[in-house]
Amino acid sequence: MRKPVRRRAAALVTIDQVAHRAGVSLMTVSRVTNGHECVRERTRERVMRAIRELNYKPNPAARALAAARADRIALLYANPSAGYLSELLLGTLDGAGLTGCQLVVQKWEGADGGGERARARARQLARDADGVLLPPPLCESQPLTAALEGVQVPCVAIAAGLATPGMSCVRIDNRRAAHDMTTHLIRLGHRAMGFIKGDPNQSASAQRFEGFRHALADAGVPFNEAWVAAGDFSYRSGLRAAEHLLAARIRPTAIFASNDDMAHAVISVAQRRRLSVPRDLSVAGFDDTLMATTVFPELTTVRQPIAPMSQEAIALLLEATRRKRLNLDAEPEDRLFEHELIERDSCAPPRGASSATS
Amino acid sequence: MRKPVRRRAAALVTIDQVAHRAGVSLMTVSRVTNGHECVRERTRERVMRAIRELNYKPNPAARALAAARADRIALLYANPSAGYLSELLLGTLDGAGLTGCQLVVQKWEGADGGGERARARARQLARDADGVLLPPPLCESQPLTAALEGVQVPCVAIAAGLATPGMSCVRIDNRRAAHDMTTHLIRLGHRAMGFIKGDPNQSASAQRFEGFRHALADAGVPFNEAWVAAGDFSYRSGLRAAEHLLAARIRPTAIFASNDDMAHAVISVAQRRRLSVPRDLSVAGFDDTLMATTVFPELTTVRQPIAPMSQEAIALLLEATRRKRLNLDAEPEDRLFEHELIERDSCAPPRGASSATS
DNA sequence: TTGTATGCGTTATCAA
DNA sequence: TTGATAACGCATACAA
Repeated sequence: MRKPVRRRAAALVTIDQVAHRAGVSLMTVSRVTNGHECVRERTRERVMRAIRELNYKPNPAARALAAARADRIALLYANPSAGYLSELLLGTLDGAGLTGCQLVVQKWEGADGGGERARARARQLARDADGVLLPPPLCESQPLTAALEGVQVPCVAIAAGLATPGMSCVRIDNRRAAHDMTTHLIRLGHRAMGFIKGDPNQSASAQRFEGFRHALADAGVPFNEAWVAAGDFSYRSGLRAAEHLLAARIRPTAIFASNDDMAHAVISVAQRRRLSVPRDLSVAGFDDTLMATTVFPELTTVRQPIAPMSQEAIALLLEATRRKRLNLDAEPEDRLFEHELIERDSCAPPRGASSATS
Repeated sequence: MRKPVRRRAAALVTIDQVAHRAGVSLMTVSRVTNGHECVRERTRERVMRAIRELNYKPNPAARALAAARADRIALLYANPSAGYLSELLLGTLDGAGLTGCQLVVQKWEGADGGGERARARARQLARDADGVLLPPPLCESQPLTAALEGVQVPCVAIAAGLATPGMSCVRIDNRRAAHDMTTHLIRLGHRAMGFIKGDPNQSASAQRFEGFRHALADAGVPFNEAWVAAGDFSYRSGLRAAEHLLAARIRPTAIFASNDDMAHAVISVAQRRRLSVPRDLSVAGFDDTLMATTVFPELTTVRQPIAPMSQEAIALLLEATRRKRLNLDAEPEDRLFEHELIERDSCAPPRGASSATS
């Protein structure tokens, strides 16, 4: 008889310890962490408490081995602004690392092609991954969501404008965020404020615009249709919009662009016209992507907490995955996160104005 | 006595099957896949053959569980052009998925701060990951590589210009790639060719410039110092460079920028000056990042096969990790990949020229 | 140099 | 509703 050899430093909390502490068998703990229904409520609570107290995290490797399947979640993207994509990638990568699940990233093209092609892709996707993360604009693509629905893959929309019916969603309050930024500009002393809208196909665009208008109204600042330009979130559209706004007979003293890419474009155009930012023109963006600190001057912008949002999205997805495996149906959740106003150097009081009103 | 219950469809090839086929014990197979030295050469070969024949892939989950550690490799980045970063992320994510290893992405700031801070970060990094992937410009940052060397973490440089001594490297032949692109432009009929250099701190910059000059010389096209502008790979620097080049008394008919960001800037400036790309000016980039197809017209550029390169880099890193664990020393490898010329719409024959010479 | 016997942390199966 | 136990596929310690 040889003596048993311990191979771990026993540093990690395992399921046995939780079971012991909760006074149940380890199988019961397993059932709880996997969301099985057939556990008495009181038992479940005891287990949950033990889990919290010990700060137990299931070991992903052991799970994958025993269950013969790793948690794989797919991140789809399309029309990527590189800045937004890398932000998203960074965030989801973090989240995936925390939960020990695999991230599969795929470009979704031809969502507009619709029909059979989309369904075929969706079937493939259902084989490749247990859940799908949908950033804009994909979360609002009817053919895609229909195809995904068809193959029964759990989805969660991330950073959408509105919650897509039947799909979980993780987002910020775009309307309020735009309201906050606009109010900030007004406080700086701006009265002549321009706005560049985002892609009209994304609900977030309308919300941001709404926030802008309401903030003006709330502050009693007149709204001027001539200072609103259309855009689609791309740098190029920002260029056009900026040309338009800066050619106005009376120039706005500040321009709030619906995302950082377009804000960047505004700065470019302004500089070409020998306008100094922020002395002659304040520029505000939205998203706080990498670019915000790459351009000069650095952008004042609205930060979406992409990393925490991604983590929540992944957690939601994993949860949905488990429930689906047990043939339970899941209620779509709608999680709202707090945005943050990031003040950098692209905004200042307008020329000749003595700063604040408030 | 209960009968054994099989829980898998037995679809996967396991180490036992390989062992059986090779006529050895499973331990020997394990030794081979982990690169232990103490396996007779003939035995190793037999095992390798069995592995190939069965197409055996070790199960990452089982590995991680048994060894109490997942393969974790860190990807460091700094000064990220968002386009390049997302390209890199996409590529390494693919590679990581294939090998079942975890990707940890971190921003490295204050590499220039040097000294103690860098060493502290490096120590932390050594705890977080078994290997580090170093894209430019980090692979050429002396303080960083020194700090990493200090904590004995295996590193591999990806897409560097030159192989850093003592470090494995995965790259393309920048000089030849630039030569090819320049030759392509010459074949289109261009004789007045501008060039925008990259960051002088990165060796790839000099190589690309060299390729440009040599291609001119090889084709007997005169080189004009006035048509060369400095840059640092950023969009902003590209803007300045383009202004400079397009203000020249005699304008170049084509501009070859050392990366896509700067090429994008050239297009912006050209359009602002009412020059049509490619009718009045051809513009070529380098890297084939996402942006290349986002701008209008789409960029003719040089493609670095980032995804395969990342995979190779990860493989190299994992190999080095294993060897290090066994206290074997690893020879640095230098892997060269083939670039590809991507012809899109930003280049055309110059005005009034009848296309080709060749 | 190679092989034997466990152990890793979890889930699936089956019985209570 | 809960529990006991056998996989899961591989690596480590130790023996041969």
